[in-house]
Amino acid sequence: MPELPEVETVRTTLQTRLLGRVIERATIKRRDMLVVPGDPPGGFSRSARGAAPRFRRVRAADLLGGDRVDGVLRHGKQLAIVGASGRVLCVHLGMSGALLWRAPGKRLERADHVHAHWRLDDGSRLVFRDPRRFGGLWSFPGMDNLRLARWDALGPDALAVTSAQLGRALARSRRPVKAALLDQRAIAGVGNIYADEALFGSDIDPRRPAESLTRTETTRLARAIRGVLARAVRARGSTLRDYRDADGDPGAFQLAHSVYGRAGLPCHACGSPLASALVGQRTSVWCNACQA
DNA sequence: CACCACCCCTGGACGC
DNA sequence: TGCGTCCAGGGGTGGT
Repeated sequence: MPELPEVETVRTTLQTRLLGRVIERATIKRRDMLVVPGDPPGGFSRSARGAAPRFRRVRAADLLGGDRVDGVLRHGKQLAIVGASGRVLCVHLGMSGALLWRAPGKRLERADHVHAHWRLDDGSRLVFRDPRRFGGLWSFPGMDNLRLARWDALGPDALAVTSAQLGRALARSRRPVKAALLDQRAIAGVGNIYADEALFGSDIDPRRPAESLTRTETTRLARAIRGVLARAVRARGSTLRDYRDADGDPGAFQLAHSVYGRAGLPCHACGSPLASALVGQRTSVWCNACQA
């Protein structure tokens, strides 16, 4: 379940491995995991019934073949591998996706569910693996196109969200504040784990209508979001089951979770058993005594 | 527009 | 052991 801290850890590990490397060969194995310019609008539609969509043929350049890696960017939970040509490949890991880098000659632990792979000029390899296929790849001729098509629709990056930005994201919305935090158009990068952790850290009940938060509470919540995400980045993310960074290493922040996955267990702050219920269609855990 | 139910997909946990 | 069932989750879509 890669959220912002996990994706940021993948970004930094990828950056050290890929920066300046030339991609000698790029291979797509599952065409419906990639969207290239010229594909049907919106790309592959998983719920599409009837006639199969007609995909444009994939060229090596669509997957950065022949390009030199100039940098790896992130907004919210999405990555962009930027080529020296200007072309970018946007990567979304979904919930089980991984971008794994392998040193020359080293084999992948598991080679099933590999949807794309790349060979670099130092003999190393990059692999996109995603068993549940909730992730995907999007190719764009330039960063401007990526922004226009995808990133402009996202809210401000949660790692640096200000209280003013969060206030705007929560204003005039009666849905539960937890649901608003999960909405990537409102704020980008927060998922189920860090939403629960940030709400606990700011003593706010996840069921509260977003618009009911006072200015003080919004400030407290913004600080809690930045704080928990920064600490999670320092711990290299949370590994519950699948998540690994580009080097294949797990994170350690799951050891520091206050509420996520602890339903019924005593609150670390007051000792009363943590409550759990569906909020915004997601399992949520919170402390009824601490969070108002 | 805001909100919500539902769907996509696989593997792990659990019950029998 | 092996089978069935349920659940996890980010995000897109289509209905209200």
